[in-house]
Parts: sequence; structure tokens; C-alpha cells
Amino acid sequence: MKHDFAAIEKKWQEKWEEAGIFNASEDHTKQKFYGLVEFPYPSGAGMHVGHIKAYSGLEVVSRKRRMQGYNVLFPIGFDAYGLPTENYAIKTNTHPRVVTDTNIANFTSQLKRVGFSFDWTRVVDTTEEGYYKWTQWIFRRMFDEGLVFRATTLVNYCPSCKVVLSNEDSQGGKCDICHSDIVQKSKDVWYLRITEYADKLLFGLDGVDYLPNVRLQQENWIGRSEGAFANFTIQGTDDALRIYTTRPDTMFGVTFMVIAPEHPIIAQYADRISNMEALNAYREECAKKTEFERTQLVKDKTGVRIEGLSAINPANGREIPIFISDYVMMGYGTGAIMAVPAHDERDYDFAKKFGIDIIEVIKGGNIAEAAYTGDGEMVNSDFLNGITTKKEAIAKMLDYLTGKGVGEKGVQYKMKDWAFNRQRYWGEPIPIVHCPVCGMVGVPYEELPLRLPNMDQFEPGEGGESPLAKVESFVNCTCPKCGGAAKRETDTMPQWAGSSWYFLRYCDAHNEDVFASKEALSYWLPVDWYNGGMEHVTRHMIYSRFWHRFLYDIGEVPVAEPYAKRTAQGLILGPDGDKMSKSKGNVVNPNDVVDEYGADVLRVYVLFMGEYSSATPWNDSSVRGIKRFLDRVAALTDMAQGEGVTPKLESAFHKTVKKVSCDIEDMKFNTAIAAMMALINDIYEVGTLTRDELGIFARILCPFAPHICEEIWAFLGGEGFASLAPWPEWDEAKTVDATVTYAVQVNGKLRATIDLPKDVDKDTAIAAAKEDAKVQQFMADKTIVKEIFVPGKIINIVVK
RNA sequence: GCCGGAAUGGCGAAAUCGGUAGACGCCCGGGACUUAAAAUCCCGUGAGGCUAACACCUCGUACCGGUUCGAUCCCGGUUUCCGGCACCA
Repeated sequence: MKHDFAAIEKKWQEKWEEAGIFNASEDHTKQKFYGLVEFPYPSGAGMHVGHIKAYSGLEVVSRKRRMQGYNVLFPIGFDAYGLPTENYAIKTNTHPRVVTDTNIANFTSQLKRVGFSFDWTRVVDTTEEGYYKWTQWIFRRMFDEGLVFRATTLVNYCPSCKVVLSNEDSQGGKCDICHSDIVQKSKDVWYLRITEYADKLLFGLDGVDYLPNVRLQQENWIGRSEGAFANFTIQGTDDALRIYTTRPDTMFGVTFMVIAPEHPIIAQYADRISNMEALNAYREECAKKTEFERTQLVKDKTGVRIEGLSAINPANGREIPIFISDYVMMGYGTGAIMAVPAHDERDYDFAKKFGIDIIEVIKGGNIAEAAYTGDGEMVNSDFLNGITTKKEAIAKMLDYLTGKGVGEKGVQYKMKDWAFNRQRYWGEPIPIVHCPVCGMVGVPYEELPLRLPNMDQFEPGEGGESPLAKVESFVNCTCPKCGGAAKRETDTMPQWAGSSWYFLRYCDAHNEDVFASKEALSYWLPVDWYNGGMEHVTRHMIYSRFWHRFLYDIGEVPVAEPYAKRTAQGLILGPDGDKMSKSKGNVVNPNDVVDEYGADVLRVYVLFMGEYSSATPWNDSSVRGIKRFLDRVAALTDMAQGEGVTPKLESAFHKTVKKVSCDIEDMKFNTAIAAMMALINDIYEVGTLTRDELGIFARILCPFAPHICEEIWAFLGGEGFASLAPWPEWDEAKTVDATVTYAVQVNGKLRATIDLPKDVDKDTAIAAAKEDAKVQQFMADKTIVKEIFVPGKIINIVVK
């Protein structure tokens, strides 16, 4: 058979679609498998080979599961709200709806050309009314439960995109969308109280199977730290300055305090402070700095001492000065710290610069040179002196603070609340009404969806307000509570909203009464296996776990954690080894590969390139190697004859079926493919195989290269589709050879190999090894010191 | 700076409860088929040495050292690269 990929791929894709064989069954008595891949953002550029790799992993797993008899849900959809579409719409003066529809149509045809076994009856589009109605509904539930709040704060603002960004979207001081520098701006912002879920998100990780680095990144992002709060009395008042520290054991080494420039204590005690001008000047200087500047100039500590205010160290009653400095942030802990210069690098730098005392309380370093942050014996610390472990010292100090009522154990998180609004058009309208009488009122559930009004100008306003503010018919409304005149919120949700629950909608994609029926949810959840990119581990993954956990807490979903297992694929780099990018001109378009070599080749190649989770450069010649492999597979139809087994191939077949079966489970697709290549090399060497054996080959290759395998299956007269044919079994006994090749070493160096029966005993094996001429040569005139025999592996004779 | 991960032929990579390093693929070389080319099929392919040839020997998994009969794998140290976090108290 000739491998006419263009003809057979189209043919089988049509047949699959016609028969609907990849649509998840409504039969909830069968064992289920829910495989999830991250739905794409339908950009104008079309699909990228990276998408193909990202989807091919679970595509293979899902196809194998179907062949194993599972009821498989392997859905796809489009995360279509967002800035790139809106910016393109503004540039070309086209409505984002039109742009989105065009892009989705393009992505759909590309995905179908690759032959992915998605359930196309459950496609989700986050911008459709029937979908965003429920995004708004969940938000409303959060609003009811007090998880939504509004605050005026300094926010990360992108002057180019004219939007407020969350911390997650502005890492490194750059806008995640356009990479411009972020500025700090005071703004009214909607927040979701994700910090309330910090512990649930952290401890939820214990019950799931995530890739270790995925888990670690989430743990770091949540950033739980255990320590203590302590109150430092402000000299001459009954008031106290409250601090958070992870090192209460070092409290006898405190020689000053530092508060954030924005700390309210300054205004509160303005009348006592004698250098207000200097403080104000410093505060102004800090406000001008961008987040980036503030964190980049790490070495150079700046600050001003607050004249007229001092504090009392609760450990020893010593009076200490208070400074303001921008190395202390208002957003973490209490915005105030106790400074222990001897044992904290930042405090050390500050103390050196301002000539403050440095008191050693832990032995082990040289505080004349640098801060010592290690363990050691406590000194200069009254009741802690002599203690040698940090744990014990912390416990003692905590007892002391609690006993005196000036402090207690405490926990802090690095994670911040989620800034949840954008001043842009192409997003879900926030279903809140501002009433002059009632305040903020939620749009009634029965009025959802709150439709995005149709507009033809989408530019944000000059003051950074949402384009929706221009639509009077949208803005002006009546208060749902009191019936008086009110105004609608005009901000929209951030692009992460729609993707925070899409996996739930797939379970019951067309339900109009609920976001998904309880029955469908309890059958399909949790997602058995979720694969995606590492770049989504700290945003999408955290956000969606949060939304899901919220729904669990209010009884809307049956399981606490949405994803039972999470893996990640590595990038495909350009042929030059650099990250693919338009500007570098090293982007590979999947369409071109399908045109030239076919979808099967593309699918097998992206999985063969290297380890699935690591970044690997694209190589055109290697793609041709895969073409060669599949052509050889097609040609087996001319070689196959007769039924049953070919004795010379029997063991190789059992071994390969086992290898491929196991490797798929471990996502070791590259070695699974290599094993099938090795098998075909064996078949060509033997020169023949039976039709039954070809049927086995076609089935184990089917998840990787389904089109050609369907063609072979049809050629063999197989029933139905290869894609639904039973997954081949292997016989463990037949994977074990009767003889084993032993490596024979003398003094650890390989000198010969000998074939011995698989259950040979030590004495026989060593005797056989000694017969070997080479071995004798290296043993000549020497005394045997030791004889080592590792069953099935090696014989080593040690001589002197 | 802190926390992870990695380093193996000309190239992508295999092999780790310590046991024949380089499976599989690419590239390259040789041969068969062909009027010829492409395609296909077969053979070779870590480096160095030695040989007429077969054989054989030495070295070799970033670098230095250790444990062991035996180390790509374990331990200590160093270098480089990638990812994450980054004044988080």
C-alpha cells in the first residue's frame, strides 16, 4: 500500500465525524476518563506547532483509553475574550465578534486537519452568551459570599494597553500582553478575595498528582510563611507598632524598626514628628518610582529616620529608633518590621548605611563582615542564651510574647488578592449596579446574562475608563433593590475569568438552566488528567482551582479539587534552538507540515522529538525520518500474509506492546515510538509478518498516527474503526527471553559477553565465564579475590 | 541573591533500586536497484591507537575529587545553561 496521506487523512476525518465516534457517550454506567488540554486563545496568527505538541500528549492517552473501553471526554473550546483580539479590532475597525468568529473558524479547521479526537459537540466559546452568563453567575455568587470587594489602591497600570493588571500579569515590571513598563497608579479596583483561599489552595495540593515542579511553583506562589506578630509600644503612648517576623528568636538583636513609606502611623502621629518635611520628600520620591525601580536597586538602601517617634523592644525594654524605607512594603505583613541587622542581610545593609548598632544574638558568623543567617548558639539574649536550635528559641520567645500579651503566632502569604477588572470592551461585563442609595447591588440572577452592548468604537477612554462608559443605554439603569436611578459598572472581567471554569461546562455544554447538571458533574469530575504549559501554573491553574474550590464550598460541585493530575509539555524551539517568534522568523507553521508530509507525520514527530516535558528544537530532516517510518508501515500491507504468529517476531511483538502501553502512561512517547521503529526494523529483517500481527501493529500505532492505521485496519478487513478496536494485550511470559546475554568483566572491565539460560545459577555462570578465552587471558597469573554474579545482568571476576 | 531542573557522539536523544554507555531517529559514507536521478532496500558510523585484514587495546556521559568489584546514575566541591521567585521581613 502506498502512503497517500492527503487522500486517506481527509477520508478518515470525514468518516470519524460522520460516525461521531469521539463524542463522549451519555452512558454514565461506563468507566469514564476525562482528559483535558488547555483550550487555545484563537489569535489571528492561527495555530502554532506548540499547540500541536500540547494537544498530542493527551490525544494519545485519550485514544488509548477509548481502545481500552473507557467512556472518554476529550473536549476542546476557545478562550476568546482578551486584548489581542480587541486591539486587532481597533486597528482594522472590525467588530471583535467578527474577528473572534473568523479566528475560531480558522483554528477549528486547523485542529480538524490534524485529526485530533476532540468531542466537537461540546465546543465551548467563552464569549458566547450561553457561556458568559454562567461566568457572571459564578461571579455573582462570589459577590453574595463576600469574596468580591472594591478598593482604591496603587495598582499595576499598563499605559499602552490602558488597563489595570494583576500582579500575576505584570511580573518583572512588564505588561504580560504588550511588554511595556508598568506604572503604579491609584485606582478603584475590583478584587476577588483569593487570599481567603490561600490555605485551601496550598493544602489541596496534598490530594492531587501534579508534576513536582508544578506543585513547587504553586507553593512558592502562595508563599505561606509561619512566624509571629509582635507589638512594639510607641514611646510615650499606649499605642503599639505591630510587626510580622519569621524570626522572633532574634528579638534581642532588634536595634531599630522600619515602616513602609505609606504606613498610616506617620499621619496619626504627625504632631509628634519633627521632620515631617524630610519624610514627605522621601515619600514623594518613592511614589514616583515604578515597582521595577523599587525592586531593582536592591543594594542601595535608602530611608529617613522619624524624629520624635521611637519604640520599645518588648523583649528587653530597650528604646529604638523608627525609620521609613521603601524596602519595607505596605502590602506584606503589617507594613512594619523589627530590624535585626546582625542576622538579616537587608537590615544589615541599612544599619551599616545609617550607623546603627549591630548586636549579635546567634553565634556562628562574623557580624563585622556580614549578616549571619544560619543556626547557632543564642547569646546576648537573656532567657534564650545557650539554646542552639532555632525551633526551640522561636518556641520560647513565642511563649514569652503570648504570656505578656504583646504578640502571637502568625501566618502570612505572598499571594495577593486578585485584581479582577479591566477597562476594556472585549470581556464579560461585571454584573454590578452602583446605586446612590443602596451602594453596590448585584444584577439579579434572572437578568443574566448581562449582555455586552454592541458598539463600533472600542478605544478605552482617555482617563482609562472602559469603552462601555460611553454607552448610555447600558450605563443608565434602575437599582434592582430600590428601583431608583442607578449606574452600571462599566469595567469588564479580566481574560482569566472564562478559563476559570470551562472544564465544568464541558461536562454538560448545552445546559441552559445550570452551568452543568449535578449528575453530569458527579460523573465526569474530577478531570483525570490535565496537560498544559508551565506558563499557566501560577495564573490559570491557581485561579481555576480557586473558583472550583469556591463552587465546592457552596455545594455546586462534588469534588474539592478540579484536576486529579497535572502534567506539562515543553516548548518546541525554532530550528536555530531559539524560542520561536515572528521577529526571529523561525516559526514553523503546522499547516505547511501537514501539506507536505501529512497530519500523521506531524503528530508522530512532535512526540518523537525528545522528552515530552522538555524544550526541543525543530528539525526538518527529522520530520522526513518520521515520513520514512510511516511509509515503511504502509508498505507492511504488501508483506503481511497468513494468520497467527511469526515465531521469529512473537517475542518482539509482546515486548513492543508492553513498552508502548507502559510508555504512554508515563508520557514517554519518544521511546514508545522508538520501540515501534525498532519493531519494524525487526519485521523488515525477518521479511514477513502475519495479518494478525499487522493488526496489532496498526492498533498500537493508532493513537499516534490514526489515519494510516485506519487505512491498514480497513485493508485487513477489521471491524469498525481501528480507533475503537480493542487495545492489544501482551503476555508477560513471552516478553522474557530463554537466554540472557551476560556481560563478563574482569576487574570491572568488560572482556566478553556470553549467552546463558535465563535461570542459570551463580556457579554455572562463573564457570562458563572462566571458559572464555578472553577472560582467561586477563586472569592469567593472577589470584581470584572475588566473584560477583548479578542474575540476568553481569559476571565480574576480581583478580590480583 | 534564593528555590528548582539540566549538562551524554557531528545533531535530537536513549539507558538511572549502581551492572555491556550511545537504543531510536537525523546527518554523513559505502553498496544494490536505475540509462540517470529521486525514492526504496542493505551495510557502516563516539574518539584515538594498532593491523594486510579479522581481531585487539586505550580513552570517553560538563570539570575536580570520593565511595564501590563496578559510577552517566550515589556523596562532596566547581563551572555553564534553562525555568521560577525576587527588598516577602
